[in-house]
Amino acid sequence: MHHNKRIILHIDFNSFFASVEQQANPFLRGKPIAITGKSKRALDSVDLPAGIRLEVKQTDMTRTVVTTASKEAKALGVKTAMSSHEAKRIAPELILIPGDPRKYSEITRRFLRILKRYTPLVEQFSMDEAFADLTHIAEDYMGATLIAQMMRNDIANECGEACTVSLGIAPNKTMAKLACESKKPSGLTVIPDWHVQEFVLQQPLASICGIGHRIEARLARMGITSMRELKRASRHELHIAFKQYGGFLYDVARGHGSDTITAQKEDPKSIGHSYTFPHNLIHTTEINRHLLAICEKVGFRLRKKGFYATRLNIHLRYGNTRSDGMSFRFKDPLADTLDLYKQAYTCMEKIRHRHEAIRLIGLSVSGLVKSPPPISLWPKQEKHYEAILAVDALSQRYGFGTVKRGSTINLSFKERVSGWHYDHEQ
DNA sequence: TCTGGGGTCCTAGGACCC
DNA sequence: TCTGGGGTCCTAGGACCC
Repeated sequence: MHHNKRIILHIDFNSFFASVEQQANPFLRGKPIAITGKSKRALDSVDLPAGIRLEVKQTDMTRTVVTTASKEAKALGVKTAMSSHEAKRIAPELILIPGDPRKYSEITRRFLRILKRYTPLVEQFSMDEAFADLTHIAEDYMGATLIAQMMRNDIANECGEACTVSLGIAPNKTMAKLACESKKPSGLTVIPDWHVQEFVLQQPLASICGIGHRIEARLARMGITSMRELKRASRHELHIAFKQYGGFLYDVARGHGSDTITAQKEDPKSIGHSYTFPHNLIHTTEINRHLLAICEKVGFRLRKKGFYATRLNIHLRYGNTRSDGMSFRFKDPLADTLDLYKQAYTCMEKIRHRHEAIRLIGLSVSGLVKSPPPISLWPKQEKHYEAILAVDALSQRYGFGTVKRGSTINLSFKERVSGWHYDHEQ
């Protein structure tokens, strides 16, 4: 521990996606709305170009869940992760809206830009959460409070009145987040260093970011159900039970935690996409088409970020919720959709239980490297890469899914995997 | 009709090398 | 013939977060 206690701010939007939608569409303000995953029509509805609003039909909501509920929806009992059907059942007047990631990214961009006007020491924690180190720009906790309030005003001005935030100020990240969570929505909670040890003892274990259901249950089996009880456990005891994580738990009970702000955005470690089918799939042809569409998505995002993958992970979930996965590493870095597909297909064939209906396919790539594009030996391959880049450019401009492969529209995958098809549905 | 989708980090065991 | 120990890479799987 160092002598100079830091002053860390945590800032978090209230009902982020829902607030952004309410800001964008005045009709939705003051109404119970819930943002869901994308609507599930068929393969060809994946990621509509930005600006196209899908009409929401009940049948579109199969197997989607609520990702964010507006405060009006929360008041009716709608919660995050609830299935859309369940949400609609308990709150019939609920308005369901498919998420629009582009809209949210834009607000995230503005949000971070605002914070960085005050200090470069800003760490993005998720789309709608960030930490900032105010030690050097605030004299003390009073000064930090004023800065936090100024940030809140800026956010309302530049992101929209509907975009309200909660704030927490404490000596480290874990405690700042705890402070922020302790009063929502729109709170501003300060836990100065001289109060943090006392404060944390009054909080439930599960309120700590890092203590989930499993850890809570394991602690309970050890007879630890409160922060006071956790504080009585020795470092050694916790290390035996939780390995590395034991140290974190020991520190938390004393109000300690990391106060290091990682301002530079790190390269992603993995890129993935998974899709739950509206109805379980049993036919190989259909499964393969979807696998290709997923590879297309992952490949596009991989190329957009300028990476090549050296590891692939595939995950299947069956109708009975059993699941199966495998991952493996390959020597030559890949970014091409069809290369990914070849690997993923081989992999899937190895693990797939034929004659068992599939509920979800997930694919992720990791071992990301920034190697240069492979040098093609054949003019045909060069043409192929040109085609990929051209299609990526269209996807970038008009939205993913603007151009699709013939096989991912309605043709059987055989023989047609490399054909491009221009889709005029929009 | 019944729990999505995007990530990160850690651990454990086996293979393999020195 | 018998039996260490350390290190690293690989894969599987589990925990957490939003």
